[in-house]
Amino acid sequence: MTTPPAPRSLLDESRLDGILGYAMARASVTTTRLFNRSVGEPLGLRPVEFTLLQLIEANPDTTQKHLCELLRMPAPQMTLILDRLLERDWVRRERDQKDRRTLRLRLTEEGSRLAAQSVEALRDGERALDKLLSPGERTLLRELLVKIAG
Amino acid sequence: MTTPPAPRSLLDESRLDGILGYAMARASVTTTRLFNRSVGEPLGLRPVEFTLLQLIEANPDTTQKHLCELLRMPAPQMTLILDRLLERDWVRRERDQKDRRTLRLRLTEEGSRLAAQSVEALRDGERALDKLLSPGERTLLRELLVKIAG
DNA sequence: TATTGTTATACTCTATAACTATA
DNA sequence: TATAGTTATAGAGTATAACAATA
Repeated sequence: MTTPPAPRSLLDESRLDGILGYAMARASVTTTRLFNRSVGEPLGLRPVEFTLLQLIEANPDTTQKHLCELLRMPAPQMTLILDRLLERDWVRRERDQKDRRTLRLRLTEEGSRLAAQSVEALRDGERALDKLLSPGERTLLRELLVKIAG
Repeated sequence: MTTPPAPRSLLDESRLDGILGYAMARASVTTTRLFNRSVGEPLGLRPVEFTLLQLIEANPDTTQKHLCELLRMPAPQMTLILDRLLERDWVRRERDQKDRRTLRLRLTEEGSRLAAQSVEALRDGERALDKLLSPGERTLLRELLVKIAG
């Protein structure tokens, strides 16, 4: 005798059981909320701004094109987001001297500090997931997500 | 002697390695693209419209409030989405006779057909993931996502 | 001609406040 | 006074076309 799984809500979601995109969308509500509480609201950063700070910090002199490709983001959007980061003096854009079409990106000192502070805050915030996942489950989840990421 | 993992891109993402929200965001690019190709573009459905069709089909006479709670969506957004589904004659809204504040939702016959057709199309579309995940991995991934979904 | 990036624009998504009607 | 839902509105996210500068 097996008992049916306890429903997570009053509504029957079983038609969507096999749909991975639905499970992803439901789960990302949780990770988005954790981001907003630990980084978004206290530090005034949006998810994509946070991500760009980390990527530019780890990849000094990268170009907007490379970032667009990695994040699958259209170039005009990247321009606008970087405009905001420049305005707040967290990022510098400099022309490449050999190919004057490309712009190379670096964090300012303040941007660098914010990158470190925000990633630390998010690591702290995501510790709330320890109540839901064991360390092994969390590692496994990350590995499975990496497998399906483009 | 171990070899370092092959980079997925030319950019170093290691600062974001421990961040589950980042892995979620990257992976959802893939599932979103699969949705758009198999359901969004051919059937003219947005993700949330697809989801509502499935949930209303499985839960006839449910209310907007219940759907908002499950999907953690503000009520005004639900109103607008349902307006579009009503306009296309896929959903009916009827006043509850006992509590005339609440509206009870049902699919029309055409809505019901579309719900079945679209969920089948998405199951087909998500078979592309079989190249990236084994059946066991896929089941595991879904279970781990359900654990962190609010 | 092709590439990097910008400007302009439009459409969708999300969140909030103020409102109507029922209870 | 509280609840279900709507209207109005604004801000953020996303996509595309047309453009400028450089190669």
